[in-house]
Amino acid sequence: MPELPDLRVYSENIKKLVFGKKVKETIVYSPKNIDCDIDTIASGIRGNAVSDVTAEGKEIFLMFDNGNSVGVHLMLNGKMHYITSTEVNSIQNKVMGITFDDGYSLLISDFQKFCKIRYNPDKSDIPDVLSSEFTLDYFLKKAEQFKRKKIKAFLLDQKIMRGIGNAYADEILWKAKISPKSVTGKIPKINQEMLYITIKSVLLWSIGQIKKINPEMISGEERKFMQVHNPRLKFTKDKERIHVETISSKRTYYTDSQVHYY
Amino acid sequence: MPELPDLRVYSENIKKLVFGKKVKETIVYSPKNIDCDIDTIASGIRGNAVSDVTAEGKEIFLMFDNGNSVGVHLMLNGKMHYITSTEVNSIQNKVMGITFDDGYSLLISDFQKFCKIRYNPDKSDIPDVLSSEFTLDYFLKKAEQFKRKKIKAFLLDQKIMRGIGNAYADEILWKAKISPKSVTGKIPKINQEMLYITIKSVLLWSIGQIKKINPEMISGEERKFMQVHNPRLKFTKDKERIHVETISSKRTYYTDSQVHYY
DNA sequence: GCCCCAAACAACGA
DNA sequence: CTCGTTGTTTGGGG
Repeated sequence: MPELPDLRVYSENIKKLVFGKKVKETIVYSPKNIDCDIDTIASGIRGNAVSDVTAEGKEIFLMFDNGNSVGVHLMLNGKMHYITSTEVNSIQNKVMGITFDDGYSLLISDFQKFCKIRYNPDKSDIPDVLSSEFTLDYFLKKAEQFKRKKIKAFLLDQKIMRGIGNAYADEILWKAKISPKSVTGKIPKINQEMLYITIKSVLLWSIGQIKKINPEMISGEERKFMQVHNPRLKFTKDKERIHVETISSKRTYYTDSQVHYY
Repeated sequence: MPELPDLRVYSENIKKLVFGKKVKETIVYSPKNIDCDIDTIASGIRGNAVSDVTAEGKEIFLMFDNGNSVGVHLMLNGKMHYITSTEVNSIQNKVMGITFDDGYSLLISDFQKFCKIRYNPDKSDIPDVLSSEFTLDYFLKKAEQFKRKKIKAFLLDQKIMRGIGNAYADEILWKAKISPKSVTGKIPKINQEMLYITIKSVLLWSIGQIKKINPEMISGEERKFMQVHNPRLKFTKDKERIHVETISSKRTYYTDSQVHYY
């Protein structure tokens, strides 16, 4: 549910909450959501202080000062909580909790148990769309390589670039005036370049919006400001009718102002 | 171009022409169309008499009395010729020629060079649709296994059953009153059984038609008698309009009397 | 009209 | 709204 901009805000806020604090205890409630033994992760971070909290792609990373790290992918319905130990008891569907030396816990819950926690995950070599490795060159090269893919599927493919989810794909393509059904290779280079810029600008602008609306958020999602991928809207601010359709197997919102290249 | 019924007639006719004759010489003009060394095949059959000529799936097989065999798949445009050695010179795009002790040659030509010749090919374990291994049981079991495939794609899949090509798939489905777009698993069992019978009957009937029209044929194709897959027809004999459309990536002829199960 | 491969797509489950 | 797996379809090339 949360997408890249939400996750960026989460990570900044969580960092403010737990930076420098030492891990007292780690409890794993749902071992199948973790890619290692309960003991491995628990003893691997116990007694160590949080040295950083970051977001990359659709994952949140907790770094510890002994060099170990934990990656959290919330999938569709995972949630993070920062709460006291008494509050922990009232949370349903717990997956894992890390309690710090001040008694507070960072808890992950997921009613579907789809979320994924990775201990000391390998660094991915696929660029996060807001990272400096995600260059225009890289984008154009991949657009050439996957020229027959529909542009929406292209943006969503986490093996090509990491971070864009279904909702922001629609926002980006609407802003770039490109139809989600367009065939990647048929989009003129100038519009591909525009699209590249639009990816970064839409996401950065959205991070700003979220911080304004919900500065403390570490859970849920904030989408009031979305301009097309928004079930509450029938028209854009320019009075264009918003269409809803399944494209590339995903619920897609778009307007007729978006050019269909094919 | 030729499909199973044509190939059956070819093989019978070729058998009449070459049975018992000894191979004098084999010339390979296009080595890339053969799955072994020129020498292997040439020396493997030299001096040996033809003991049988058969057709199975879309391939023709020449058997020799030392146990060796040659399989010929004509693909789209391969042709067979039975001619004198002086006539051989005038044939274009030769692939391979076998000259017998009476001076006649069985020649294979192909202007696209797509045809495939296999020396001592492994026996396939996928049943030819006219063989006794192609039982109703087998057909129904495969229909269950591939229940999501479109029925036309199912009939054409040479990994499931061997022999049906694009034209006869249309004839069979029309006769069985099943739309080519139908999803295999959605076709009621009774109609699946009907279809199984129809496969055999349409092909056997067509073999009879071809023999009547062109009793000597060892090349080309005979399709005058086709009732739907026939570009010369706009209507079937029952005055039903014939539609043409690409289905399962193939040019498909069908009518509205064919029920669409989905 | 043929077959193969690779890529894209759809359905399902976790 | 997410990802991985599996099976099916599609498109290009020989």
